Order: sequence, then C-alpha cells, then structure tokens
Amino acid sequence: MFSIGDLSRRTGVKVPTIRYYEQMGLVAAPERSEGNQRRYSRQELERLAFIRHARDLGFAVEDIRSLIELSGHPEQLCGHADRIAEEQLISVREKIAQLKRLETELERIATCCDGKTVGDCYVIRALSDHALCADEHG
Amino acid sequence: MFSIGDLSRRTGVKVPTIRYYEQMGLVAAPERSEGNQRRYSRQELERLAFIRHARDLGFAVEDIRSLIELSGHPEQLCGHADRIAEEQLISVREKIAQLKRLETELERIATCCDGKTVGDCYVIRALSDHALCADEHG
DNA sequence: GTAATTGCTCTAGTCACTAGAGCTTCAAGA
DNA sequence: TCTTGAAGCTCTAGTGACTAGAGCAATTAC
Repeated sequence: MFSIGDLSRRTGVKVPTIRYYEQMGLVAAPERSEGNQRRYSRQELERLAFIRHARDLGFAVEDIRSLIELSGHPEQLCGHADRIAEEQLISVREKIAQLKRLETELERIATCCDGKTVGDCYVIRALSDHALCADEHG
Repeated sequence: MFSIGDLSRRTGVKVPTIRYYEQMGLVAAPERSEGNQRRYSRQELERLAFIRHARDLGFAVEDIRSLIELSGHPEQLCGHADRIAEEQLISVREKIAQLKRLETELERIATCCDGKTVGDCYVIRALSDHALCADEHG
C-alpha cells in the first residue's frame, strides 16, 4: 500500500495533481486508512504512470480518459486508440511547423539589433511593422 | 475613427479579446461615441497590430507590456527589448526540441499498431509500459 | 421606420493544474 | 509513551489568455 506521497515520488506526478485526477475521474478514489488518508495499490500506481506518460506525450485529459476506457475493453478493435495517437502526432507536427516559422522570424528580429537606443531598435520596429516580416506567420 | 468591429477585422484580433486587452491595460481605453461605443484612432489600430504580431510570435502578455513601455521611451538603450526577444527565441527552440522528441515516440507508437484488438494494441501497451520507450522524454 | 447587426457590461467557463488556509494523521526518535 | 515535524486532509481561489452567454442598447442599411 502506498501513500499519496509514495505514489507521487514513484510516478513524478505531484500530490495535488493526483487528487485533481481523482476529482476528474481519471483515477478511481482509492481505499482510505483509518485516519482517512488515501492508500493505493500497485494497480493504481500503474494507472497513474500510464496517465503521466500520456500527459508527457501531450495527450489531453479527455484523450487519456478515452484511452483508459479502451484499455478496460481489450476485446475491442484498437482503431480508436490508434486514431487518438495519430491525431496527436498530427497535432505535434503542426505545432513543430508553426514554431519553426516563429523561430525563423525571431532569429531575424533578435540578431539584427545594434544595441543602440529603442528608437532604432530592430526588435521594436519589427514588431511595429509587419511588412518587415520575411514571410507570413501566425 | 474605427468601431471595435472595424479594429477586429483589420487586426485579426477578436472583439472580446480587444476588450480583454483594454481591461488588462495593454491598450488604452479609447474615446466613446455618444451612445457609449468605443471609437479608435489609427494610433490604436497600430498598437493593436503590434500586440497581435507579438502574440503570434508567442510573446507573453507581460513581455508585450514591457515592449510597449520601452517603445514609449525611444531614448533608452534597447538591450532590454533585445533580451526579451532572445529569451523568446530560446524558449521557442526548447519547445521545438521537446516536440521533436515527442514526435519520434508518437511515430513509433502510432505506426506499430496492427489493427487488431485493444488487448494487443501497441498504443495502449506503449503508454502502459514506459520501458517500451526508445529514449527518455518528458 | 424597422429589422438586422453590432455594441455594451457583467458573470462564469475553459484547461490543467497550482497555491494557500486551517486543520488532522502518521511515523520516528527520546 | 510522548512529542514533534512531516505529510495528509478538504475547501476555496488563482493562473494565463482568452471564450461564451445573458440581457440589454446603439447603430446602420434598406
């Protein structure tokens, strides 16, 4: 049996976050000690590790809820789980592409400044005048 | 003189967001019509375009507040503005690196599924068992 | 003149937590 | 056994950057 602090240390999920996940129904309400403290089994540790891993990969809490529900029905076809993962991959790729465009422009903005006064500052001018942008972004 | 809707169309910032920026002190409260509707000048249009541009580049509202304040003091040295832009560039690069690690793992997860039942599903197994991960992430 | 659109204020909701107050329980050492 | 300090409990409210909706008033186009 693990206390909530044990669980936190083993999974890397902060204590208040574990309680938040319980409130949201992502993890079941566990047994309690005589003094009303949460006591977790290994099964609950594993579920929390699953959630942590999925959150690290950027899955939304709602997606995780679906994945957990699916994992409870091992006889079903896995197309749904597969689709959630693929959508997440697409979304990650879009974010990368967007951030790369921002990187390009920020490089231009942040490296052109000659260290003089704000009146000549390329950072400020570039932000004021969209026409200075090399290509479209945002 | 522009109405809030004109401003919204010209800058691409949504109407409630313009009012929110006013509340946050990013744009000044403008003149009002006889019927208490906001009426903006070209100067305010330009400031909002500045804000929009900076938000597109991922600057936080607090950073934008600093940049606006700096742009009102053109005699100062621009080192501060420069540093804000450079920090933003560093943060964007970190996000890109992190997302690329996620992309790699998601590719592995999302493409190995053989379309059978959830019991054999690689997506679910990969999320359950961190040891299946090729390298560290998160 | 009237109807549709746009605008107003205000409150509350989003997401995924995080922080704090004020209390109780637990575990380890004396 | 007692005590002390860490860890736990519940509850409320705050974060950032908006977004949605209610219930009105003003403006604009026909």
